[in-house]
Amino acid sequence: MMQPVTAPRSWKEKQRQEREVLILQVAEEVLIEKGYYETSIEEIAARVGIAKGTVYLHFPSKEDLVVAIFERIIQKFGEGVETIMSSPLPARDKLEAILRFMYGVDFNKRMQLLYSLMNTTELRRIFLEKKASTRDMWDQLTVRMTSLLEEGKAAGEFDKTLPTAVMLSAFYSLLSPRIYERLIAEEQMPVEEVAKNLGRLYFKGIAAD
Amino acid sequence: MMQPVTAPRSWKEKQRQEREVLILQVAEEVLIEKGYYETSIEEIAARVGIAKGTVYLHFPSKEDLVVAIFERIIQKFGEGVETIMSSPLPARDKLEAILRFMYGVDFNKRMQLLYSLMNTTELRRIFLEKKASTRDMWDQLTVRMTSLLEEGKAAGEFDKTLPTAVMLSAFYSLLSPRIYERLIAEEQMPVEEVAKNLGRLYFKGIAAD
Amino acid sequence: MMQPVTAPRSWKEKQRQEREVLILQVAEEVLIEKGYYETSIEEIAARVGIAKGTVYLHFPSKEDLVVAIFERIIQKFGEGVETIMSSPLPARDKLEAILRFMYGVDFNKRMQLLYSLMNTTELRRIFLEKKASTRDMWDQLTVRMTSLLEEGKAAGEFDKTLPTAVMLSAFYSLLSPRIYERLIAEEQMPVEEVAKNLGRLYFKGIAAD
Amino acid sequence: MMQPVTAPRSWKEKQRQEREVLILQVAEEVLIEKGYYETSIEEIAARVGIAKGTVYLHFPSKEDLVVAIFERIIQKFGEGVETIMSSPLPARDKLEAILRFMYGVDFNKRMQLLYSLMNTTELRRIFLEKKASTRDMWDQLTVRMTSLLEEGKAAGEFDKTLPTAVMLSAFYSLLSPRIYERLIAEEQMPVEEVAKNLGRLYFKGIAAD
DNA sequence: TATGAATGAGGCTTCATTCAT
DNA sequence: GATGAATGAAGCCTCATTCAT
Repeated sequence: MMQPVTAPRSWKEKQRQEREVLILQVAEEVLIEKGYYETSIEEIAARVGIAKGTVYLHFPSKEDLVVAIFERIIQKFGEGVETIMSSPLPARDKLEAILRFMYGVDFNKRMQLLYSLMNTTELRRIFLEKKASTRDMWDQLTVRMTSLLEEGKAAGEFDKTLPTAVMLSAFYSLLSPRIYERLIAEEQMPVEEVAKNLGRLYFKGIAAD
Repeated sequence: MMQPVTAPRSWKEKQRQEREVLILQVAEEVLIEKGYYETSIEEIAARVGIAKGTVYLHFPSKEDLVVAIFERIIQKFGEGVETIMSSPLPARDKLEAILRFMYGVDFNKRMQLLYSLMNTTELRRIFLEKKASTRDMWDQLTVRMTSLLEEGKAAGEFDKTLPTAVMLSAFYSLLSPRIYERLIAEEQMPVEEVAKNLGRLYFKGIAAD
Repeated sequence: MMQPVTAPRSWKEKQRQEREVLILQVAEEVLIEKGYYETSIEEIAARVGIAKGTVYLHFPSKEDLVVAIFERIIQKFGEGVETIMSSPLPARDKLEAILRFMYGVDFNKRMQLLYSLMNTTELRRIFLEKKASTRDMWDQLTVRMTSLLEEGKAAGEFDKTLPTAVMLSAFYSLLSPRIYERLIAEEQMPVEEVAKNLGRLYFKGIAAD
Repeated sequence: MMQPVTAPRSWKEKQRQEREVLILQVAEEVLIEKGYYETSIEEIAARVGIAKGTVYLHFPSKEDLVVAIFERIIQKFGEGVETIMSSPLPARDKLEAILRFMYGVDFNKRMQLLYSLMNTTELRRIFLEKKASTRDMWDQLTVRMTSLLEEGKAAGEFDKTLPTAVMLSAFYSLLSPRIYERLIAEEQMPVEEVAKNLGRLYFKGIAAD
């Protein structure tokens, strides 16, 4: 008689879930625009069209709201990675697909947000210390990415002498907001162009030979 | 036995300069630890061992203090780059030296700070819009790095088909705090090891062949 | 039995208005007692019995609060003048009524405040430059008073050779806080006595003959 | 062997006196421009060309400095009144001369300052309560002006039914900064014109008939 | 449940005054 | 004396959070 965990029990419950998602979406936008400290609960509520207090019915604090957003992004990222990994492509192609996915429309913005949230001392502490779940999701992702890279090494695609951890960090660093800022916003280079060229550089850099 | 008129004045001036440098150092530390918004002038003053108001004798506002720190870091970075560039090494070796320099002791921390400051919406606006000097220093650095990369391309060292802007961005991204965080802080990998491996990956990635 | 949708809202709104008026009243008192710079938002809040932040729910800044008070006083003054002017009395009687009105209970205090606010460099700038509305209200009042004086001149009541602007300024000057201070506070002269005598002096001074 | 009290004992002392006068003059200017609270000791010192601390060698506090300025203005006013009173003119002519004197060049500014200082709650308290000397000078002036008005009444020049205190207050009020502001600054009316017309109004107002 | 008024801790900044040089 | 660096109290304002309606 188990109900799926996410299934709304009732119309009310459904309403509630929808509103929660709406809050998360709007909050994400505002955070991308303004950053954590410049974002006020007031503004999020106003943009959603609800009262400040209502936000607190869904998230007990600003921190919790941000953690939820963080988890949501990682979740989506994880799902993307999952899908790609279940394909029968060689490791390199998988990684390339992941890179394209991350630079895909409306995801690079999120990656940027994720970055800037992680670079906010206060929040990093929360993500890593207080909220075990966040940490877990992140670790899980790292595990997957790591095994993918090792898979590539085993298959002779990637350079075995390069520590996997370094390869992974370098991969992540390709998503740094600064790249987005410089190449896409300032230099007006098309997103796909950026992804393609960064991919070329990176894969050549980690190639076996 | 008359001393030059500037003698006493320059003693005071020297005191002043030293204190200013001290404030900058301490503020840098605190900013690295806590980030812009979690850092209060009060705390900086307390750590220096002076009163809040004294900080304002040197820097007219919190923003100005941060801008000064920002400029100081870029300045030092610029000087390092300058020294390296004036050597007769091939472009690749110069870049490698720059990478080692940036990962050198007590500089990676600063690069991290620089990154996180630039990722703070409020501050980026200030750096780029209000303070022309900051922007200038930054641009100048970019010009130099760009010409170095082009020099390498011209010498047949680097891949001519890779846009220089992408190569530069990728180079910068190697300094992302996340790399520092993961590899050095978490994985305990020695700094030189990190620099060496990132260098290998990067230079192989941009190599001509 | 349905109440109009606005019913609960207007109850809240009413509460809000009442509180706002209360803040204005208390702030007026404190300003009269202490002047602009010696008055703190903290003290106003404390006297009203609310928290500092609550004041800011009604007025976005100390300046705005004072502007609101200023406008409120001019408004009431304007209304009084309006009422008097719509009567069928000769100009002189109207002016006399206005003088009595201004020296009437709980209005002379306000005139004093108005004066001292206008004599505060910082505030005068705000009233005249920033807040067009304040300026407008003031100008409108001046227009009315001017036309009243000209009416008296035309009717042969007042001295045509005396510039209207001078007559008006002299009239206003009768309200100077110094008069209040000296005659009423120090010499204990009854307010009506003061108003009566100043009126006699003034009207004789501007009389036609 | 008595030295005149004001005679400088030495060159040093003379220097000191001169500097003190300079500070008073500059402070007066700044106060006229900006008002008490917007004027900082720093700015006064800077305009004089000395250090902040030096001001404190002459005046133990900001308040004392302002009191000194206040007294200096009243002193000069008193001297002017004195001179005029010792002439053999009828009371009305003396008063007229006093009015012209007060509206004379570089004195109306001071009268304005005096007014605005007196309208500053904090300062009025100081003038009247703490500094007996200030109060004395003021009272003395009032005594003189009062006796002049009574003299006029006795001579049949002025209206005996008008309380002298009212006449005096009205006279003072003619110097209100607002008049200066409106007629001279805004309406561009020449100072002498203003003085003349106000005088006409006032003297007609208090005339015996 | 939804609201939004109320709270108050906390941070930035100013400036009169002091005091070591 | 003269200086100006240092102090720190005090004030304005913001905003996450609470809670009565």
